[in-house]
Amino acid sequence: MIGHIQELIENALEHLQAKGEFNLDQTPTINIERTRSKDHGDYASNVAMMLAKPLKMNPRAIAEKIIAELTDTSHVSKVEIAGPGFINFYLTDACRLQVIKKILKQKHDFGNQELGAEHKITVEFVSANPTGPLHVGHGRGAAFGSSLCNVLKKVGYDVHAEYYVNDHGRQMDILAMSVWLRYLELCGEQITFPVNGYKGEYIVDIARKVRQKFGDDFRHGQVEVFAQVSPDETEGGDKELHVDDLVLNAKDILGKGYAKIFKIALKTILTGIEDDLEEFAVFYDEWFSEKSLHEGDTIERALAILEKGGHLYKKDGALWFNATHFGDEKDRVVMRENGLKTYFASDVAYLLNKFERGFEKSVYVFGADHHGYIPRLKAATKALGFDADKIEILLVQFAHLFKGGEKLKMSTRSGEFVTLRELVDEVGCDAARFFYVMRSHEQHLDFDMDLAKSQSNDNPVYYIQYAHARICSIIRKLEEQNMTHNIEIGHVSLELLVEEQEHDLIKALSQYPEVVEKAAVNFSVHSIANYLRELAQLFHSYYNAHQVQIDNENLRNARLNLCLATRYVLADGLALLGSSAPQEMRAEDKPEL
RNA sequence: GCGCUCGUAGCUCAGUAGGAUAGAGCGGUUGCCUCCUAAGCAAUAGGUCGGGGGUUCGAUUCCCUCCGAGCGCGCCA
Repeated sequence: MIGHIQELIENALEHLQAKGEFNLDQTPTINIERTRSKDHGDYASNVAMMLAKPLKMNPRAIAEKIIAELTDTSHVSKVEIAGPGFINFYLTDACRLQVIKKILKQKHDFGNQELGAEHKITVEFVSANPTGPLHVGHGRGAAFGSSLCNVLKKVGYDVHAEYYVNDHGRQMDILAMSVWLRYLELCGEQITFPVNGYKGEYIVDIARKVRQKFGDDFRHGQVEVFAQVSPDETEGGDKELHVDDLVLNAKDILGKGYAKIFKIALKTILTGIEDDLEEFAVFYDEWFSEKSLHEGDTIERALAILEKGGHLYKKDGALWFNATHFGDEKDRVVMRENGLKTYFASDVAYLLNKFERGFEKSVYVFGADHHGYIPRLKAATKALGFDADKIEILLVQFAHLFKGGEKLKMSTRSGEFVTLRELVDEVGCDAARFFYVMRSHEQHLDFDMDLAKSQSNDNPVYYIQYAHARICSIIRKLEEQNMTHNIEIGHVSLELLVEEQEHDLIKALSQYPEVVEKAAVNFSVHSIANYLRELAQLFHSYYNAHQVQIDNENLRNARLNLCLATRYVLADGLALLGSSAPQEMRAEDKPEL
């Protein structure tokens, strides 16, 4: 529709230009937008104001000339000049009502678009280190990333959701070592647990698993385990050195056994993460192992490309990437003096891998604390010879958790955190998903656990689901009234929908494709949530103002068509956000306050 | 210190590729269940869009500056 009006104005301008009334060097971009207030019609253009300066004419006079030249006005019932020079367009009723037929025909495909043109796009999100269960801090990235994938699919992208598994490196070693120490405690050894070890209860669970499977196979005396280990922080030493020494000892003492413990720890935690995410309606196409980059030749090849481009140099025994050349604030080490590749080297390799797999675009969803990574990843992209626009890095601001009025601190290491699973169990997946994405991802989010748990009916998701359930209920109960729903009768009777609430609802429905497109282009998933709330609000108003189950067959079927169309859009929007659309909501399910 | 992000109603937040009278929820006040689910509806109060300057026909939106908040600045992962 916007395109149609755009065309009308373009033609008018051409005519005026040809007649010599206007003398423009170039045709301006014509801006058509939805009006905010219905007093201003359905669509408006500011083109007259834009032309005021180059034409040196009064905007209202320009608008008059343009309107006089509008030709095909079959879809437009009224055009008027308003305010400083806006041209407002009013659509005909027939045109407006069309959307109901369209939705009932397309159903859940309504709003689908070809914007993405089936381009391959990857979205990487969460990618938390597999050193413990996901906590509520990870929830926002999970909810946002997952919903973003849904939205991008809806507009036609071939979306590939990925979780980058950091199954390589020091943190994983500390994890395996922590499990072993807990295992030794279970065997009856006296162990002083390191300050910097992983302390969560889940570590003991894994240790128990190891013991079940291997019995006392990995049991060694306390003296041997702590031999030659530098003192921990509690004894005036360095906690980092202390754990590193313990890891070295573990590897020495256990030999092949070390890999077995490592494997059980990784697998247990990763499976747990997968289960938690599944419970949260978050699904991945690929769990990408960092270790696979080390085991293959991707890192070497990535570094070779940088080397060939002259972007690597040696300094102080380490190998550096010349990131400042590409706009980063400092150069980055890719290989340390001790010969170990840095985490950043893996990142570059993973980036290369994504390009090699043919992705048109790579989207990264990062926590806000990772914003420092943007320049270096962009730098690496350019140095690898790709366009920096091919990667899109989205920062999700922190969700601050409040419990009992206190701000909670999250620490995986100390084991003090609320897990995502606990949240989902208490609040429910629908509410949790919605709560996380109802605010812009760029905005800090205050997540009040008490509110979410104890008064979850305040959550707008219930409001939207209720609108959906009400529609289902209307349709379900038709039979009790000896009534039927005939879509064809409804279609030919649509012009009977003359109530203000019906107009408003129809208008909102017609906006859905635009809302989806905007959400995809701007990565603003939350605008879907806002839209759904507005749509639900319009429906609830309508529901209270007018009866659907009425004797007048034509009007009844027209209204049922409108209700059904609303139902499809509500259900589809909720699905994009990862929430369900229940057929009914019972009062007795309402949480006690 | 340098850098990134943010500042809109009592609270939590929408809105801004510059547009017409800045919106919603919660909280406050007042009404509505012999009628398709009251997890609902209707009405009402509440604002110097952090302060100041600039660009423009027009700025909450863009630029500068100041104030305030969060985060980041390792041969860690």
